[in-house]
Amino acid sequence: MKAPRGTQDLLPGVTEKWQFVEEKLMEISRNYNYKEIRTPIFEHTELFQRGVGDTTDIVQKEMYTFVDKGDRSLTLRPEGTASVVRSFVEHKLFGSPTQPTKLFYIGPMFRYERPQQGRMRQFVQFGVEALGSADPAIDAEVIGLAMEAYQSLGLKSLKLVINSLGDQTSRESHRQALVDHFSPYKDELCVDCQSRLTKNPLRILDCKKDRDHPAMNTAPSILEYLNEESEKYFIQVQKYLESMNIPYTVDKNLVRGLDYYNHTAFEIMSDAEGFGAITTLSGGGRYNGLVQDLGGPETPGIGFAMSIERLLMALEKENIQLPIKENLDCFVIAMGEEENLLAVKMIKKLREQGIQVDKDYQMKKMKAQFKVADRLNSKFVLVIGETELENNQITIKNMNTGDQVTIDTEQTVDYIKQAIQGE
RNA sequence: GCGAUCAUGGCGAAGUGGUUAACGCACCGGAUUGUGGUUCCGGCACGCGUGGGUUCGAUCCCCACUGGUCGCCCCA
Repeated sequence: MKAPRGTQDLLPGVTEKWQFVEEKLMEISRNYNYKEIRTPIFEHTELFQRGVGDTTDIVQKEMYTFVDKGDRSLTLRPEGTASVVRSFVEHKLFGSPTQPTKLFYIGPMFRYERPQQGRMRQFVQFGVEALGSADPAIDAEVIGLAMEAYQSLGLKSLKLVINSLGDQTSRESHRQALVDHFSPYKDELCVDCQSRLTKNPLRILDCKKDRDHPAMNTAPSILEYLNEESEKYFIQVQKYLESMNIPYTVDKNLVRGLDYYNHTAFEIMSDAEGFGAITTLSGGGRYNGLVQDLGGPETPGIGFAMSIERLLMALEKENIQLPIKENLDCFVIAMGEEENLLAVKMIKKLREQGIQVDKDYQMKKMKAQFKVADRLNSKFVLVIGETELENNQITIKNMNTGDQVTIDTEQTVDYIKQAIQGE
């Protein structure tokens, strides 16, 4: 048996990295005053159809959808925002006296795709949503949080790209302009773009196939169609970013794949060597109509999501070592039955003091047990043999220096405690 | 969904249509009695992704399936 395609087991040796990264992300979230929310891993299919959008690739071809025994159509969540907003509406979090509602989540997402490096069918996203504020400063806060998350782990090769998709009015006039612009060339565009022309002309700008088509360069930019309010908003966001000293570039062709975005859209990419085709580390944006679409009151919102897999990939590409403790405080070696009884008692006492202790359970000989202690990178080895038992003593060997002392059993815990603290 | 490529022990990796499937790492045991990281000696795949087929005979040939990797699409 193998794990299903596009899924992976995280084994000891890498789970430590995940724990470290996840703890870091939670710590940063706390500093920014975002609270954790945990929503179900599956939702009614309709939530994503309405929330993410029927025309998106995610809904059209990437959802893990199934019918349960009660004939309900359910879907393994392909992203986090729709669920968070659903929960926000369902529990009327908009009624809370403290607004905006600042939430973060971390958990598995599912998309049916061809797997490759940095793209799994089950993957983990950390994301943040700020609901209830239309202040451009919060756009900058959310972007800043994402950037800080990467930087705090030591990443350097980062590229922040932002754009504005404008508000509803701006988008509509731009949409019309795009249709007018591309229609004469319809037959020259790829099949996908031909259908995008009617469904979602904005996405044509994103097309890799038609990238070199002459009409591409002259296509109307959304930035030219931003109404006064949208443009002002976008400029404000940039001012805040500059004030926070966060470098960015504006890419007028940045179009996000989900329907709910408007105004601010952004992506963070990695410049690191050898990253392959997939370089987007995280993406997000503003979604002012979404809460209402999902049955809530008119509420602005902004958020982003990042893939932990890709974050870890980026760390590897930049050769960043996470400070993970890879040793054991103490390994206890006991020789006979009586000795083992004493060993077990000592181990319990040591562990109660928060000391990390292990012993052999394979009936190995002393020599082999020392090898194990060495492999576990144990700082100390306690030897309880015949002689020690007789004298009510324990031999303690410092594995780094090779020094060895024999002391009374009663003093052992204190001795180890001090030795470890004194490091 | 499309294209390319690959699939040998815990890991890395050679190899051939036919008696014992290299090698390296790891692991296990030993080099005199209770002490590690070095060295030396020895051990370690009735098995070559799964299922069919061709053949006197296949790990090496053919087909299907499954999975990995890379690219396209798209994204996180």
